[in-house]
Formats: sequence, C-alpha cells, structure tokens
Amino acid sequence: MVTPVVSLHGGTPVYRQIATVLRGRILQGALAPGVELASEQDLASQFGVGRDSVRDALALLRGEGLIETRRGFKSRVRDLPERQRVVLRPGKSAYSRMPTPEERVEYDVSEGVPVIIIDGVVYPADRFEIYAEDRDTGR
Amino acid sequence: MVTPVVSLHGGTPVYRQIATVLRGRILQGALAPGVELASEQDLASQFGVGRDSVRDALALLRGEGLIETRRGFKSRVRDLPERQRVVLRPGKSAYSRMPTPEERVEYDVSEGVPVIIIDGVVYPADRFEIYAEDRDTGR
DNA sequence: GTATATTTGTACGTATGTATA
DNA sequence: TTATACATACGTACAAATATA
Repeated sequence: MVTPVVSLHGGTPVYRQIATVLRGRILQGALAPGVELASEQDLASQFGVGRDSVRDALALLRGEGLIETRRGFKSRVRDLPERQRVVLRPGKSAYSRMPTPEERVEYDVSEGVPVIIIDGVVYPADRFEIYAEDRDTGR
Repeated sequence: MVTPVVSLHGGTPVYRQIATVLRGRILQGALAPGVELASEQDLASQFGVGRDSVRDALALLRGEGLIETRRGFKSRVRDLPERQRVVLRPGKSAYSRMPTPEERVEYDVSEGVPVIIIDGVVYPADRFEIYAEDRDTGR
C-alpha cells in the first residue's frame, strides 16, 4: 500500500491531513478498536513530517474520542463500550458538557468524552445514554 | 496583585499550573464572559514561560469549553447562551459525544463543546438541553 | 532485580503563514 | 503598509512511564 499523500502546499494543514487519513482508517475498520497505532516517531517518518504534526493529529483524534493515549504506550483505537440507559423522568432535564479535570479523574473519563448531567449527577457520555421512560409500557 | 507562582519543579506541569490559574480567574469571575485574555506572548512573559506552555494551557481551557480562540484575536472567555429545551419523547433515547470536524462546521460548534444526538438529529450541547415531557401537565 | 531501549509528555526555541487591527 | 495575534511546522532536549533484554 502506498503511503497517503500529505502535502505542505494543499491549503489544509499537514496535521489535519494526517488526522483525516488516520480517522478514515479507524472508521473504515482498517484500524479496529483496541489496535495500536504506530509510534509517533514512526508515523512522522511514514508521513515525512515532524513529530509535532503527528502529535497535533493524534490530539485531534483524541478530542473526537476515537483514540486514547497513555504515556509509555502507543496510541490505541478506542473500544467503545455499550451505553447503559439512564432514565430521565418526566419533568426532568439533562445537559451535556466537557468534564472538569477533577471530574475526569473522579469518574475516569477519557479525553474527548463529554459528561451528561442529570440532577447534578455526572454520567460519562461514552458509557451512558438518556432514556425517556414510557409510562404506559413502563420501559 | 502578585503574579501567581508557576514552578518548573512542583511536580505539576507548568501548562497545567497556568490553566489552573486562568480557570480559577474565570470561574471566580475575575475574568468575566466576553473578556479578552492577555495575548499568548504577554501571558508567557507574565508567567515567565515559553509560549508553548501558554498555548497548551489555553488548549486545555478551550477543551473544557471555557474560552474560545480565533486567529488574529486574543482568546476570550466564552459567553454561555441559555440552553433551549429539546423534548425527549417517551420511549426515545439520546446520547452525547464530541462532534466530527464536519459537524463542527455544519452546526457551528465551538471547540470543547459536545453534541447531543436524538433520532439522528444533532444538537450542540451548549445551546440545547434535553427535557423529558410530563404527559400529565404537558410541560 | 537491574539496566537499556522505547514511547509519550513537557518545555524550550525558531521560522513562517494567515487573519485582524 | 505596518503591527499584532494566533496557527502551523520544524527542531532540540529532557522527564516519566512502560517494555524488554
């Protein structure tokens, strides 16, 4: 396979071009959940760019919740768990926002993952979804 | 006022220390919504660090939805609009995640702002909240 | 158990591009 | 036109966490 073209003169920043390539591989399945990406150094060599551009690209993907990175490890494609239902009772409301650093630690929320707030209770949005209960059927 | 202490040897990375200081000023009200922050260059001088550390700190705050940055402008504290209610009908579910780059453009979603998905419809989470309709009262 | 290498994180620098004032 | 400000992209160096020999 030929290394996808990344050009300095295409108008689009290099790091976004790289992010687009990697995002495509993830969404298309070439990079399956749980799979490790190449190291930043290797990606930089493969794309013929500096490590900075690769890191910016990976930061974008992290921000989209597509990959997760830990120091000492290569980046991995995120394995999205099934979302559990949280019932939103009639008359109640819910909103979503990014977590504070403290909340990220307390609830073990990955980068690029919002939280949902119901009655002041925090639900990481990658593990929970909201469900409006149907009174008639009770489910 | 004395410039808050930022130390290279405190264990906590400099850019996080700076983010903590600025976040505190925002949440405490010293930096009100709509107010401009000092330029990256000035902040770097004030804190006695490189521009990179300041930029990393601002990126954190952007990711938390606290500030917004536009090329050519100084960063500004975000002015959060009131959230409009979106009714979640009984039996329906909603979830939240970070938007794709395309969605961010299409729906004009700022950095650090998640989206809520109901029936495939995208709602920027800083402008909408979910409401479970109460059938008895109709509101 | 101890080094050594690998990998990401942090922090600095420089230069240039693009948008605004 | 000029100056300012943020964005991009390159580089270096070292720290911290992990994996390996």
